[in-house]
Amino acid sequence: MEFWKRSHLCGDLRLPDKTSRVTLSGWVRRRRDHGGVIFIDLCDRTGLTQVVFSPEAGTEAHLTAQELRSEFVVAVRGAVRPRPEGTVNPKIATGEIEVFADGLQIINPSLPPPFPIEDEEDLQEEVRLRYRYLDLRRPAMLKNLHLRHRVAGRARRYLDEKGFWEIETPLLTKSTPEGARDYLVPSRVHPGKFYALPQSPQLFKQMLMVAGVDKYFQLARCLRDEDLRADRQPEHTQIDLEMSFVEPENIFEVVEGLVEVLFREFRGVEVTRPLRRMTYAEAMLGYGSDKPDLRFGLEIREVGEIFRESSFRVFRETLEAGGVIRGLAVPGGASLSLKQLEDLTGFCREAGAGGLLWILLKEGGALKSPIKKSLTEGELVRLREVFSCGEGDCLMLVADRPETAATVLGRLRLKLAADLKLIPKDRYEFLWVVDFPLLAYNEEEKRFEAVHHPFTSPHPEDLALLETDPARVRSRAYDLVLNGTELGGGSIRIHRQEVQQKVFSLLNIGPEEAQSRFGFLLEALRHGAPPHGGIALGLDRLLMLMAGLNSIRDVITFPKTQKAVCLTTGSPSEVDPAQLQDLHIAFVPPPGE
RNA sequence: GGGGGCGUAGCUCAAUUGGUUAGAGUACCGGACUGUCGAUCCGGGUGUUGCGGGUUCGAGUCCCGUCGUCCCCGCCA
Repeated sequence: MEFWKRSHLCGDLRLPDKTSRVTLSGWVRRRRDHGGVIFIDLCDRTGLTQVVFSPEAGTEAHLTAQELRSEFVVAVRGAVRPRPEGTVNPKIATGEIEVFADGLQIINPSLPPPFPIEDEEDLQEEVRLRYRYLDLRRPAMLKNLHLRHRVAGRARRYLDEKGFWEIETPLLTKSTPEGARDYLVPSRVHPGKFYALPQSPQLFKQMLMVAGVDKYFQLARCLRDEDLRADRQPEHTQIDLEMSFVEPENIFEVVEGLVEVLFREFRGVEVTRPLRRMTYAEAMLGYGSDKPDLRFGLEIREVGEIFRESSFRVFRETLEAGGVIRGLAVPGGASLSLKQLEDLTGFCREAGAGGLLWILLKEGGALKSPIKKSLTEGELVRLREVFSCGEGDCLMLVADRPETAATVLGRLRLKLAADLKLIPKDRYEFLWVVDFPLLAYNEEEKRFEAVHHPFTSPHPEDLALLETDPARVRSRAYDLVLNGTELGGGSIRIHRQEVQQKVFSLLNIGPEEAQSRFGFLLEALRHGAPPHGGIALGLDRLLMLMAGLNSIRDVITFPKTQKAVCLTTGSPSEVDPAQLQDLHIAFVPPPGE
């Protein structure tokens, strides 16, 4: 069927257009049938226009309009005219006009939608994902897609202007276990061999630096076969970049400029530069996290020194065993109930601590605390000093191993902020976390693991420690954090083959293994690799935060569920046995089936 | 792998201590209506209470198992 070509979009028309004739097409969002006169709201991605069908304008169109239902696709012809006195709708952009229709074409009818196509609907995500094309048709979702388009485009333009080349790297690549689980693709031509889908373009972009590309970027799809979260999908998109002959400062400069432009142009927010810097050690001590949320206080303090002489056995024994006493002050927390404090204590136990010690500083100087008897006046004075707190506040202390105290208080801090509603809206607190340790010891496997990845350069000042005390070696890795979310991470890479070998050996990757897995990289490093480094920013997380959302699924067109299923298409699914045969694959059911 | 929440009409939800024929709003269907914009008015319930088993005179409700979905821990170089 020949359909009428539209002359305008549904959100376009304004009062000055009143004399013109137009053709609009779109979806019938709502029909208001008054018998003699019928109104419809006609929608497309630009907005909504009211169309009026009256026998006076076109009897046939009016007759056909009676058949219209929600989400029919139609074309409408008519005159744009100002709305009659008193019927202007100030709630919509086109509210001063309407289209007085003399022609109507039903291009495609629609089944009744399973849910109304509007933003206010509070729907189960399962339903949204099953009919994702309808969910995406909602204005708020189309807005998210539009933001994504504009941010991606602006990032491209920004990086282009900074001299970066956009370069693609393979999707079918080599499996490099260590790190996340790979998605594997069997090779038909090479029985028993597999490609891996990339977890990141890491090694390719490093080789591009060896090639002399100098400045590379890519909006790279990255795949990891790990469990999902609200901010983690099996596939996500990174703004991935790499530069040659650079120090961390050069990377910071580029990235800060990028977020500055994006937040200014799309959020109207001025980012204060340079962004705050914090070492990993400071972050863990003060916030109990390597991605501190700086939108609120509740900073963690070390108070072991105050209790050096404490009569409280738990404090004394913890300190003697090399543990720490840390805590935070909750402003106004003295009004917390015993029940709330018990719940918080339970929360800390589940997080791994022995317990939570609280001290309520009541009005009039009174104390309430399970350790009231052990507390001296001198200790209290110093606690008030350290936490700058006083009457009406509550102190919460944890005595434990340093790592445990950090993570428990870090989680407690986030919980308190959420429970007590201490997190301000529309605040964007960026920071760089720097000086990550290079290695972390894995107790279960009795070996070191790379904290960032195995290609991260050790801190130049700590090179000697590689031999003597690997655990204390800092790396030249950095994370960009926004509001407690890791937006991205990167590092200066190792560009010397012998340093790379050394790090491999610390990671328990022997020469043969290094050769078989990363031989191509080692070889590249020996062919004139320049000093280089880069970063990858999670585009989905960035958009989620820019749009004020709680899940990256809302900025991804067809996301997977927590079990990594696509409810729209039903993937993953079984395949034809012939396909498996082609790939030399046999299915072995898991035990018990 | 573990902990927690949810699962009743197309959608969002209700249903007393385990009690009779599982309701409401909305959507949908039929009718009326010439200025609505969440149109209104009249009429209509369209259901495998996720699935399987158990307890009971009787199960949406209790128990066991299972499936799905969401949040978190582990995991995510």
